[in-house]
Amino acid sequence: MESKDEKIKIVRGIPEPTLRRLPVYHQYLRELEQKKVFFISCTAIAADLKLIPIQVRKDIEMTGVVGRPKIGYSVKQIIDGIEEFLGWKKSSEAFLAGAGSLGAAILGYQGFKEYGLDILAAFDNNPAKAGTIIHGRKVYAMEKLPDLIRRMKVKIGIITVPAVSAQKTADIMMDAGISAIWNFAPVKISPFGGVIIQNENLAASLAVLSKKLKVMQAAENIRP
Amino acid sequence: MESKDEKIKIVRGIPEPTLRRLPVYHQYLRELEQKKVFFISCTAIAADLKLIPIQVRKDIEMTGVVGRPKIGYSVKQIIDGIEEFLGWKKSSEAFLAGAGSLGAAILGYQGFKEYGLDILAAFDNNPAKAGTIIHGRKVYAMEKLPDLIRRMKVKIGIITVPAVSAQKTADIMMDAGISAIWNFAPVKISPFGGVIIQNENLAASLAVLSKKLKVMQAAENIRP
DNA sequence: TAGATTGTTAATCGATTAACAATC
DNA sequence: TAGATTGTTAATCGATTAACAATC
Repeated sequence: MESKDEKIKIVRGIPEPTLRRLPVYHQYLRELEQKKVFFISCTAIAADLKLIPIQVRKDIEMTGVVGRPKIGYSVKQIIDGIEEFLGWKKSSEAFLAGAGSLGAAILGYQGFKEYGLDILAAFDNNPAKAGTIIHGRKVYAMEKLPDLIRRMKVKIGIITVPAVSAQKTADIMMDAGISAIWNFAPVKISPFGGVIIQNENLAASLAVLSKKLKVMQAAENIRP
Repeated sequence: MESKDEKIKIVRGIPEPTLRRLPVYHQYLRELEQKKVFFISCTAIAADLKLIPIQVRKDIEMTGVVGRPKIGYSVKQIIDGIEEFLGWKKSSEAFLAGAGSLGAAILGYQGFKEYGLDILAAFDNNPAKAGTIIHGRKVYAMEKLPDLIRRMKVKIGIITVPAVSAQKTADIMMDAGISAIWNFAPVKISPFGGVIIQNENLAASLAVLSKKLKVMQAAENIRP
């Protein structure tokens, strides 16, 4: 009973903004480690990353890592703590659907593997692409996707197909037993059966950027 | 004085989550328009997009579009309102630095143009790439970047270079007068002179996805 | 010891959600 | 008219920030 309650607390208790900052700390601390810095205070981290100390302290607290007053935190302990907390230590296998330019870019993105994502292979509707190799991963015909998901018990699907076929591809993945989908197609995907969907909406990011730019330019015109 | 206060209100007043949802409404309403649906209630929008009515109403309110009780909102008015509000009507010109696979993917991403982003050309450090054409855009040597930013008064820079050269590239852009940078390199960029930086952190998104997956799997083990 | 830094409890702030009057 | 739907004001909720005691 204890552990169940604890799990529920964990599910509800992690603010998504914290989750998004953890990889930033991780990357920064890895650099620090290479420079032979072994202890650091949240004040120093905050200064370097343009955050505030208390936020850094709260974020580190979420991972369960504790520091020592006056001394600070062990750099290695935070790095390990983040990796453990985010589940990077045991990597998850993934299939990628859609070997177009975006798919190729993701296959070529160095570092996903150390973040616990292991993209095994790619799938494409274009028969001409089947059998080719992109960034070291084999490309299969899309028809083989459901069978391979079942046989290899792959849990993560990455969607980089065009918008029109995104939902259909997701349906195939979910039918075959995928647990989580990382969707780069510019349409929202409807999940079923408790599948986790992470929509990577570039249009949304662009909207934020261009609105900020417009507001800034408008402000400059008022007070030049 | 009135207008200045208004601007300040606008700057502070737009929740970023709202900004990110607007393109989702836009895309959905465009589809609706093609199906000859001309009026819609926030309840119907919410049902289709798996949101709640009041949130949709609040978001639409931000754009300044008003509806009519019992009738709902004019689909065309919301579409136009969002485009106007986000500044998509007058597009901004951009340069892209780093013509690798991610850069090529972004150059090939259809639809940025209708979101008000017009990528004019790409730049790359690799001399072999200079002079080539990717998705209809010419690739120039990186040395030409600052001069062309100045001459063409380009305001947006897109960074898809490797992590190690990201800050250097950003510095060149900012020196030359860029106002906003959309950064896809997996390192945070330090801005200066009020330049707007939008970091597109794929590792952060992956962290959210994989943590949710891990928590879900843990929960399944507890209550199978 | 003195002072810096953590851990923890409380206050603030902003986004989300609820409630309800206005209105077509 | 009656009822659905908007617009607006108030309540809630969660993340951020502040305050301060504990401690190395």
